[in-house]
Amino acid sequence: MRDLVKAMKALSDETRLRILNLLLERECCVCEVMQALDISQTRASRNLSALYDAGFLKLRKDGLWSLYSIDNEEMRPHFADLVEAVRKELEGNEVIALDRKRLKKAKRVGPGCVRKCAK
Amino acid sequence: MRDLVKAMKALSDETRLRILNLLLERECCVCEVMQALDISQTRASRNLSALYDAGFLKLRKDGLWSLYSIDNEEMRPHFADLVEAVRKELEGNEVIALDRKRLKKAKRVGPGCVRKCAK
DNA sequence: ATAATATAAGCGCAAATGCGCATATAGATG
DNA sequence: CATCTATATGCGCATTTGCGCTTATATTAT
Repeated sequence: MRDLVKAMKALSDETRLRILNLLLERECCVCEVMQALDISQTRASRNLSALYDAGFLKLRKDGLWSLYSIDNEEMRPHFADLVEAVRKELEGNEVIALDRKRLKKAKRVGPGCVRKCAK
Repeated sequence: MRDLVKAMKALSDETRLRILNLLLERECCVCEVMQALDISQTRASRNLSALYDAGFLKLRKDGLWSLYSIDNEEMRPHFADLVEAVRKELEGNEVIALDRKRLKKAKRVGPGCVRKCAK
């Protein structure tokens, strides 16, 4: 029960639903999530961690990069059902579509670059 | 999106998941929920309202009683998928089983009786 | 080793949430 | 009408949540 509540909490936030949407498209590193959603590094990292802790994601390290993706292999079956319901419900949403669009242009360069460009 | 977040929030609380479980069994009034979960009137009423506002429940009035039940007819299809996933995930849980057991003994008498009995 | 870089984590604060207490409301009953 | 009775709601408070700012950690490059 505790796990289910945690899972539902993880899914009850717009930022995290948008992140989940990106990961339904493909594996992403933190900086790609930042770029696609146009949010801060802290925010991207924290919310990815929340989804990870809840059991929806798996993590793979590649050098400096943390690559998150949906953990289809290890995820509890009913959690996968939740993800699927969310995916269907978000279909056609304009914010979600824009996020995916920006993900296509996102590059695996970290927040450092973003910081510099802003200056 | 806003509606989905609201729905997920409604499902991300133990009390509300327990209430949902009762309603999967049958229609209940507020006082039956109080008895089955052994919680206060305020808590039962508030959490039922939250599930109602999120679009999971329907409300029928019968005299003094507010009878809540799962709104299978009007509920958005993907919300029903969420409910189904929750139901499956809670299967076999001991708290949930106990709640159902106590629901069987619950009677449609209001909080007034409970208050008196406690004295 | 030093520097650069991607990510995680501590701290603090503003906002949201959960709920008890008291009270309001609305329907039932005498 | 007055009075119960079941439920809803305003208020206040303790707890939780989200996130920005800063700093720590870990890996790579020079």
